[in-house]
Amino acid sequence: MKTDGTSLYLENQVCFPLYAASRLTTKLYTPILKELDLTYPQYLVLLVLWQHGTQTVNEICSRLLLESNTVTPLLKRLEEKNILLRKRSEADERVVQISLTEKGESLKQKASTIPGQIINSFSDESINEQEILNLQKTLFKLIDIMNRKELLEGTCRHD
Amino acid sequence: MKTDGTSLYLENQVCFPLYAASRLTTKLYTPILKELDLTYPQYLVLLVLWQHGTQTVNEICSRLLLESNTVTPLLKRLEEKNILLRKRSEADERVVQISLTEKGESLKQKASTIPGQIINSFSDESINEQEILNLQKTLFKLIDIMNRKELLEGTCRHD
DNA sequence: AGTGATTAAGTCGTGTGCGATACAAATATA
DNA sequence: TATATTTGTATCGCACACGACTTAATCACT
Repeated sequence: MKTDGTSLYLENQVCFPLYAASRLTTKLYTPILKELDLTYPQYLVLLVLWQHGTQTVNEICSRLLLESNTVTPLLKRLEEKNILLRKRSEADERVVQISLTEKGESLKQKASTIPGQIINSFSDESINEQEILNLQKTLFKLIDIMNRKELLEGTCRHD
Repeated sequence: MKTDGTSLYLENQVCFPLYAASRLTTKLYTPILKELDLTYPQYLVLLVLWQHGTQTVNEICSRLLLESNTVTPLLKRLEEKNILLRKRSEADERVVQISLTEKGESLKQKASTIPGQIINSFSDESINEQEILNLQKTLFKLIDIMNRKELLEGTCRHD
């Protein structure tokens, strides 16, 4: 650990490049998603619905690591666009099942070119595929650690 | 590039782990920063002010890769907390110089333990320092690419 | 059956982020 | 020197994120 005065320098943080890279990446998606009339978080919701089919609000929250108070309004906006349906479960009235409409399903076709478009926008650049795969691997590792840490904090009482 | 149906799977995206890791990291800082009555973006503004001293709104924007419409209200909130001063330059009336108050300077002492606290919260975990350094390096590379791309887009006309 | 704890989803308030745009000051150009 | 363009900051509107809290439904346990 650094003991000089540089530990507070922006270049020495990990948090900052994560934060900046995330924002810039979202920005990269924005014009592409605009053609589908979607925001980036809305696109993520669709990814999990395309991949795993009808599921509860809670399952969507867990998969995206978002809180219900973020996801609920997001789902309402997608419902207004006729992309998905929200239906209370009969077995358990607390649960709301989210399912895709015809329109929501059909968007998958249009979205299928998006990963390619994103990759292509990097193809000329000085970053190779292995580097991206390593990045992805480390990020998932970090996410796993922080996510477990958060769950632990939540269950331990401090009074 | 994948031609099967898995290219839209959440696990195969790079954007998602970036987005999730960024949010979880911010969450990690939140309780620590709460003791200084700061939000995470406010902390970032202070980092660049501690590091580079008095500077313009524009310089802060460039360093954090944020737009002025994000930074302006952020600075106003910090001004209300008596952490910094906003003063129009006399040489160029468009420019606003941001300088730290006594209180803003003194916060640096209290903040000096933060990087250590964050690192310690990972110390038990299965992620080594080299991996973090590689992550940081790749992220800065990505940021550089996306940042340059954005600047280019901005200057080329498409009519 | 009754009751306290837990759970799923949602409401509310605050603080970002950013696209689109406004406005004034400075600069470039005719 | 008048006018067009650029630049620095800010305003506005919308969509997240999340902490703190609420509500209703279910569960656990007596």
